[in-house]
Parts: sequence; structure tokens; C-alpha cells
Amino acid sequence: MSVMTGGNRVSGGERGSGRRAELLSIAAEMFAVRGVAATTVREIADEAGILSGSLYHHFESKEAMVDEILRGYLSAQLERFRRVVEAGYEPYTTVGELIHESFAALHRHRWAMAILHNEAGRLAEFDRFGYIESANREFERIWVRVLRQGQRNGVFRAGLSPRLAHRFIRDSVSASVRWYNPSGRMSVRGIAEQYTRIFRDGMVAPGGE
Amino acid sequence: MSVMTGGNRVSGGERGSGRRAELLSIAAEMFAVRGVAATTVREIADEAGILSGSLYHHFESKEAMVDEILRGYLSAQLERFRRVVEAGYEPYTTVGELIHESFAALHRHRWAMAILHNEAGRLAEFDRFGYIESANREFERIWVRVLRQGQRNGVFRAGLSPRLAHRFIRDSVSASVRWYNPSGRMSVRGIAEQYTRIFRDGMVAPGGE
Amino acid sequence: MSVMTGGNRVSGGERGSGRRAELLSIAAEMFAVRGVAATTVREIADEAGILSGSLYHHFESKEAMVDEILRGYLSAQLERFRRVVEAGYEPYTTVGELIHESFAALHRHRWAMAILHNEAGRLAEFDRFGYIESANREFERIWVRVLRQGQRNGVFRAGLSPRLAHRFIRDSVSASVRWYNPSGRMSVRGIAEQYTRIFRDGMVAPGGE
Amino acid sequence: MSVMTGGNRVSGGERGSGRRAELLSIAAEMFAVRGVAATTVREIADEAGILSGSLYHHFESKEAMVDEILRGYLSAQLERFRRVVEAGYEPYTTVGELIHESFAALHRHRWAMAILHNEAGRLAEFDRFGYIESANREFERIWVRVLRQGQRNGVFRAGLSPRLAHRFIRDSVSASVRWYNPSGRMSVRGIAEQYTRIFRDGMVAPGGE
DNA sequence: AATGAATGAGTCTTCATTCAT
DNA sequence: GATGAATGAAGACTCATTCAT
Repeated sequence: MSVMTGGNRVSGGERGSGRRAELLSIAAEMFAVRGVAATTVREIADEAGILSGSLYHHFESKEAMVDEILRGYLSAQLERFRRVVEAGYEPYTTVGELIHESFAALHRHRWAMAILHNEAGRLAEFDRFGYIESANREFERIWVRVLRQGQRNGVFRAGLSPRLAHRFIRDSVSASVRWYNPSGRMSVRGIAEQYTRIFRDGMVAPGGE
Repeated sequence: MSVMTGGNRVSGGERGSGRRAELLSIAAEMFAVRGVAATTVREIADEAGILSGSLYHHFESKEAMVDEILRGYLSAQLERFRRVVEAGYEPYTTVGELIHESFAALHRHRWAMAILHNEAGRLAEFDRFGYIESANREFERIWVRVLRQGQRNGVFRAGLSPRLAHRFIRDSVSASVRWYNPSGRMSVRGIAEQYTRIFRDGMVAPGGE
Repeated sequence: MSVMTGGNRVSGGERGSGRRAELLSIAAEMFAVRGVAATTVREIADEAGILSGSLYHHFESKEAMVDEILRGYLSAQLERFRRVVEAGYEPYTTVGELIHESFAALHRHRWAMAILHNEAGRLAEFDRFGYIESANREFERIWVRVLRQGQRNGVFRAGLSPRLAHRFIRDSVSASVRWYNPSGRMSVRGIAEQYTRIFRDGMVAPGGE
Repeated sequence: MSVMTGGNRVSGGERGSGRRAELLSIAAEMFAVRGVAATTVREIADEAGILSGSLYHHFESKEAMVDEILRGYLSAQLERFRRVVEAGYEPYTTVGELIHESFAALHRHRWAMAILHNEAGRLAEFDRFGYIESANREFERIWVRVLRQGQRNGVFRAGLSPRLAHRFIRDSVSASVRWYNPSGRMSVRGIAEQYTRIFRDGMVAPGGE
């Protein structure tokens, strides 16, 4: 068990608040597209059709909005990763599943992923966002365990650093949020498959080199 | 010929004034570490031991500083990529060389790389920074050409999208600027080798699966 | 007769609604402790367990709450002062009684006294609170009359300005609201006695100087 | 020795800055007259003939302005109190001198005194203003020592609490800042003398009661 | 080359108050 | 009597930039 288990509780407890979720969704997209700092509270409010001060009826601060957005994504995604691991597949399969789950988030939590990818470094310095680092460590633990197990089994090439390999795939996947176009011709599933093949099997054709 | 041929005042750095280069180097690190928007002109000046107003004797604007930093990196790096291609190696070798060149920039242009990785999206919207997109397209052209050639030769696995593969490796490499620690135990060369093996040969051991 | 005869909704507190008095009491303490301006309507409401908007079912405005609190204290206290005077004691005794009455208010109207001491200057500028000045003038009239009478009788030292003496004691007493601690070991009665002795008889011991 | 000894160093070290002092003086009067919270940064700037943002070229924050104003007064006044004590007069005389020094500050530090009298309670809660409490404790120590010594000598009446007596005179003096009018007919010296007589000798005429 | 003072537009945030439900 | 959403005006503070000296 670890940090992000409670997950996504909305201050004041989840109460009704279609409005709250609506505002959050507007904000998430803007934060992702323009950047958190570059998105003004007024712009969010404008987009929502209210005055900027009114946002503070729903959220304590701009920071609190970011917080809520990120917590939601991280806790849900950790949950999914854990479930994959608990399913007990072979490492070879697990790696594929993890990559698929990562890309699946591109649908469900697109903006949160983008925000995280773009601003994690800056945010992580604030105590408030300490959970980001914790979550990242947990993700790493999961990946490294699987890769290492695969190496022990002889399925994965020895001599490669599992931590480095994890970073390799993690960075690729998370950066994809910048260019992925949901209405483009490449489906998330398609991208995930290609990435899995490259990562797991390499560019080189069997007997190719 | 292409975009980034002119400029390059930084690394080339004629234009008298070691002072200028010094200021630019201070700014580059700060832009990279804190973000361009989050770095104030005053902070740069403080770090340089002058008053913020005095910076305007050297540069037209904050934007101009960013511009100068990025141009320097992009033109130099494009130059290196072109040289690799012109050397006329086999695609298998060329891929390794490109990855090595990419990581080598981690030494020479660390801050510029970081700035570009972090803010390219935002900056590219301004006309002034149109050359960023141009340079990126040129990088892509080079990569895609090599990968496609390798596929035709049968060295690289068919059925993989070269553009996607390019993004895969590009994003991984460029994100590494965020965690790479020049004084850590992993050398740039070591990382480049591991990344090359994963990308080219995959995680799976020969006969592994 | 003078100013503060009407009003007094608070202590008298007909007007149905224990709720009203309860809210007023909550507000009074907060106004006294944090300052009127620094106490937000929302904080009062929070403390009362309702939403800020709901306060407006009971009071017209925040100002109206302050008004009601102060009127209650001033009219009651003026009444008591008048009664002391009407009792027709010697000036020497009357002074003691007035000081005692002043300190007695520390029990009954602690928060109102504090508010008045802290904010009278600011409030008095508003027409609405004109009665504060009127009440203060009435208090002064009473004090000055007694002191002057004592000087004529030869009981009180000549050559002292009654108005100045009044300010002296008034300011001391009213400032005591800031440090008086109802659960401390010094009783209100004890403080009043000491103050009376200092004011009436001075620090110097008989034959001391 | 105690807290407020360094005294009044202007951030950046006292450098020139007639402007700084000028702005501070404008602010001090406004803070005193309208209250710190009720005085807006813009009003101060307007009065100074600059834009509100420009104030931040000179001071870090509104709070910093208050801080500088109060430190200046407290350190100077403590110094004067210490000098009175070190002069080694009889307690009877010392009391008179302390009262005179207190009123003398009404000329030199009128606004600081007013701010302190009005807002000390609120300010003291902030760490930044911890020195206010320290200074107040030091003032009290000085007063209590003198009064107690006088009681031991038999000059001052026994049975009176020195701490209470200190509060009595302190509160009177400091509240006088609210009604003292420099252009009125009562001189500071005159008020000080009357207060000294009341406090030391009492209202009652010798053989009066 | 640099200082020091100032600008002006903009940022997040606060808060008394209103009002339909 | 109360809720919950919103208003609108204002407040402290930031910052790239300008410019006379």
C-alpha cells in the first residue's frame, strides 16, 4: 500500500457538485494546453461563464484546482497498475499490459497526464504536491520489479538497467501526450502496440542485425 | 539547407563581450531549471550581480535571450546530425550514432535542451520561434529517412511506423534532460549505449520470448 | 435625557429569537478579538454553523451587527453612570463608584467594550455611529462634573484639569479590556480598587515624598 | 541588553534614500490615522505621487513598511528609557522622567506610537513582529523595577501592584495619542506634568479626604 | 555599462452582499 | 430560516520594460 490510496476526495466530500467537476474539467484542459502558470484564473472563469472571484466559491485556490486534478489521475492510475501486477501474468505479458494501461490513460486522463508531464518538476517542489513524487516512486517500483523478474527468468536481456529501461518507456509514453491527437488516424491502441513492440522486441528484425 | 543556419551567436559567440555570453549562460540555466516564465528578469540580473534594468543594455528583451539560447543549440545540433548522415554508415550504425549525438548534447547544450523540451510547445506559437518547428521537422526527416532505409534493407522490423519510432526515441532522449545528473554515476555514454540497445534490439533476449 | 435611550435590542433582547442574540454574541467576540474589519461575515457564519448568506436573514449588514452590539453596551452603561450620580454621594465616593461601574462592565459587556476601545475612532466617522461620540460626551460630562465639584469642595487637588483627569482614568480603564483575563487571578473588583487608589490617592505614600 | 538594540536598519543599509524615508513618513501617518488594514497601498502611492507598484521598488511589502516604522520607534524609545534609568535618580524623580519621555515621543514618533497603540494586539501574533512583545516586556521591566524600588524606600504606597500601576500609566499615556492635538493649547509638557501629578500624587488634596 | 526610480498592465485572491430555490 | 451559486469591486503584489542620470 502507499500514498495515493484514498484518492480524489473533493474537499467537502464529493458532494453533488456537477458544477465543481465541470469547472475542474475546464481548468484541466486549459492548464494542459497553456500551462498552469500561463492560465489565469480569469480565463478559466471566462470559459465557465462566471466571474473570476466566483471560482473561489468552489475552490480554495488555483493551486487547489491543480491538486485535485492530479490526485484524481494519479490515484486511479496507480490502482490500475496494481491490478495489472496482481493479475500475475508473465513479465513479458505484464510489460505489454502496463504500456497499454499507460496509453489508455491518454483517453481518461489526458489533461492530467499533460499537466503532470509538463509541470511535475516545478510542482514537486511544493510540499502540497509531495504525493507526485511518491506516486512516481511507486510506478517505478512496479516497473522495475517486473523488468527484473523478466531478466531473472531469462526473458529479458541481461545487462540492461531496469531503472533506465523504466525511464525510457515512461518518458516516451508520457511525452506522447504532447503530440497525441484523439481525432487523428492513429488509435491509442495502435500506438500502444507499436511502442510495446519497439520496447520489448526492438527495432531490429529477428536475425536482422 | 534549412532553417537554422544563421544565428548561433551563443556557442559561436563572436559579438565581443564575454559578458554577453556570461549573462546568457546564467539565464539559460535559470530558464531550464525554473522555467522561462517563472524566471524573472530581476532574478537573472541578481545572479549576474547587476540591476535588472541593466540587462537591457545587452539584450532587447527576455524573449531575445531565450531566442539566442535556442538558436545556438538547434543550429549546432542540426549540423551534427547532418554530418552523421553524410558519413553514409549503415542504418543500424547510423541509429546508434544519432542516439549518441543526441546524448552528447546533454553535455554541450544541457540548458538549451531542457528549455526546448519544457517549453517548445508554448514557444512555437510565436512567430519569432517558428524556427523551432522547422528544426524539429528537419530532425524528423533525418530520423525517418534512416529508419525507413533500414526497413527496406530488412535490418529493421517491418510494420513499425518510422515516424512513431522516431517520436519514441526522440521523446525518451529529450526527456532524459530532466533526470540526467552530470555528476551521477551513469555517464552520458553509458546511458546512450543502453538506450541504443533497448531501442534497436529491444528488451527481449535473443530467443527469449 | 440623551442619546442612547432607545435601542438596546441586545441585552434587552426582546425581538424573539434567541438565535439573534446568539449570533450577535458570536459576532461580538470575534469583532473584539480579531477586529471588525478583519472578521469576515463568513467566519461569523462558520462559527454559527450556517452559511454566510444566511446571516442576512437576521441582520441587514455587518455594520448593523456592530451597531446593535455597541448600542446595547452604551445605553446600559450610561444608565448605570446616571444612577451613580443620582445617588448623590460625595465626589470622593462617586469617583470610586464610577471606576467600579466601569470595571463591572468588563464582565457584562466585555466584547462591546473591546470593540469600542479598538474601533471607536474609525467608526465614529460614519453617521450611523454618531451616537458613539454623543455617549462619550455624556460620559465626560458626568466625570468632569464630579471632579470639578470635588475640587470646589477642596477634596481634590486644585490645578488639575478635570478633563485631562477624566481622560487619564477613562483611557486606563478602557484599555484594560485588552489585557484583562477573566480567569486570571486578579479579580475585576481587585483591579478596580487598585486603580481607584492610584487615581484618587496617588502612588506616593502619605508623607512619602 | 535586549532585542531592539540594532535598531532601524533599512534593508539595503540606510543608503541615501531620502525617498525611502519620505515614503515611510507618508505611510506612517496614513497607517496611524486610518489604520494599517484600512490604508491601501494605492492610497500611499497616490499620496506620494507614484503608482502603487512603484512602492515595491522601495519596500518588500506593506508589512515591511509597518515593520520599519515600528522598529525605529521602539528601539529609539527603549534607548531613552534605558538612559533615564542609568542616570540613577530617585524613584520619585525617575517616574516623572519616564512619563516625560513617554510624552516626548508624542512629538518624535507620533505615528508610530499611534500604530502601535492601535494595532499591537493584531500585529504581535505574527512572528515578524515578535519584537513588539519583547520591547513591551522590557518597558515593563523598567517600570516595575522603579516602582518596586520606590515601594521599598517607602516613597511609594505599599499594597499597590507595580505591574498594575505600570499598566495604568502605560495605557493612559499611549491612549493619549488618540486625542492629543499638537496644535491644541495643551502642550505635551503640560500634559506630562498633569499626568505625573495625578499618577504620583493622586487626585486627592493633601489632607483632603 | 550601469543605476535607481518609475510605469502600467496584469495576477491571484478576498469579501460583503444578493437572490433563486 | 437556510442553501449554494454568483457578483463586483477592491486589494496586495509582480514583473518586463523604460529612461534620465
